[in-house]
Amino acid sequence: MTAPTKPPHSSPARADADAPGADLHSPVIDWFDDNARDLPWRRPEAGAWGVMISEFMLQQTPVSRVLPVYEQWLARWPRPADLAADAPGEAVRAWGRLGYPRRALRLHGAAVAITERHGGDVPSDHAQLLALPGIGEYTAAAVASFAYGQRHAVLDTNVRRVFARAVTGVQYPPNATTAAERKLARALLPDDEPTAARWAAASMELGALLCTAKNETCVRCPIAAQCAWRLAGKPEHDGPPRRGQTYAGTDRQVRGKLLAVLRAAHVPVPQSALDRVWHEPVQRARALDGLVADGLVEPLPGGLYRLPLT
DNA sequence: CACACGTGGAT
DNA sequence: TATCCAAGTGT
Repeated sequence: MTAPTKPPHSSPARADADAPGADLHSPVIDWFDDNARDLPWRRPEAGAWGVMISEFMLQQTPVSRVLPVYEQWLARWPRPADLAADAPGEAVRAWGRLGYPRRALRLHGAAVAITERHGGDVPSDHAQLLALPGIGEYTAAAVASFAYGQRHAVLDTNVRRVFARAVTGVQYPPNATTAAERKLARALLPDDEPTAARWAAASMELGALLCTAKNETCVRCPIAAQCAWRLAGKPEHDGPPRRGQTYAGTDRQVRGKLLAVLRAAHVPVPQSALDRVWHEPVQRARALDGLVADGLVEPLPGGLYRLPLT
């Protein structure tokens, strides 16, 4: 459809026609209509609980690894109250190798809170979502938008990268989310709720599928013609180096090894079994203490350990 | 605000 | 092989 001459005053049907980023909405949403992945948490039957589970699992973990675990969780704990009634250690065990197992503990805690405070229904109110353990700025907006169709700026790493390039004209967004990014995201939000929710999902999908961190696919991008970064000749990121993660030899690696033993065990494990995962006793003890302090491991009398029962 | 927090696939 | 990266949160 051809764009008619811009009317002197915006009509209700095109309420955001003059708003910032209005020229991005239609191309990105239309592209999403044709290219969105058929992910289980996007199906209507997933419900708000399914959306919430997926958002926890997708925090720093790729879709491909989340898919099978997501299906297992939803089948085993179809409602928040089902998870709340089970032991937190079972959530940690079922988390498998998704990484960052504290997310499993927090998701269990969120299920308990939902059962106690919200009658077992995932709240739709942003502030109530934000008050749940494991839910921060991004996840609260994501659940409210994806599950309940509300109008929120959903600023994840994909959206931040798309905005950095298409609007700001730089290759990468800042290390941490800035006030300027929040302001921009709000300014770019379509006025009406359903379109805003669609835009949130579409802009995120664009970052996930085409406008990726490396090897971006501008030839298929629906907004390549307007992309500030591409128009500027795609200059390389200059600023401070993007924070890299080290892993080998860290406490995180040791914690991972300890927890792997406990996930596989269905009876309490003796200290000696845990000692075998790491040779350095000081670091090993520190890692185990950390897991206990985090509530991921429950110490028992007699030098035995297990995943938390309560 | 910088850092801790898992894991595995891709380059 | 060494890095980078993947729908962040909590402190």
